Amino acid sequence: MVNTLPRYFYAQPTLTAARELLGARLVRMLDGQRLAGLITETEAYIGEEDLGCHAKSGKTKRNAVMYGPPGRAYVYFTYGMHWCLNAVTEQEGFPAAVLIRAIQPVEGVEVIAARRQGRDTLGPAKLTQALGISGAQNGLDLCDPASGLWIEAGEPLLEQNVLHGPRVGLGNVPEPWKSMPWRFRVAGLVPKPEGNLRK
DNA sequence: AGCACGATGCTCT
DNA sequence: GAGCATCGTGCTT
Repeated sequence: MVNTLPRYFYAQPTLTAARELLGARLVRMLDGQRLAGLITETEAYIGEEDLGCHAKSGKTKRNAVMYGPPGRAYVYFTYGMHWCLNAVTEQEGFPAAVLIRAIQPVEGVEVIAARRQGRDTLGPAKLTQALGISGAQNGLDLCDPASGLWIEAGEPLLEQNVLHGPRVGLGNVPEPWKSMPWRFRVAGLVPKPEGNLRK
């Protein structure tokens, strides 16, 4: 029995979904085995107005999934070699998503370690590599376990254990979008520098 | 511990 | 043709 987060979870405002996804369990069925990690870092990308969002120039072939119904996986290719996983949010027709930036492995830990050659899973392209997620998963329904990729609710996090700060990697994005505090991270769960994140 | 850099190819202008 | 929601290595401090 699989208990995926329901469609209405993803239909929430993106900032709420990004915050609430911290501590949730990202599950991937790979070669018949269940791999999973607790989500420890997310970022929100919200609409065409957000100049840090892939939808800033309107709907294209690449970002089309962001315009679709909430609860789907938006997986994009970048830097010539990396895949990044997002969960589509808000209402159909409004392009928004939560980027999953880091996980802490909790199931299939040995498989994950092998896939990562012993390296960490703290990074958007690292977790996709760890869980075998690529363009083949773009558009999959995260609310349907048959997709082999879904998210389950986790233990609620105390607000004092949530850090927030500016999004990462938006070097040429103009203000105020570049500095919007739309990055969320779990404090004290994974040892990693906290950068300019704050309470 | 931190910074600089190269890898590598798709997307949109 | 430029830029990219990154990563790993190698060199410096």
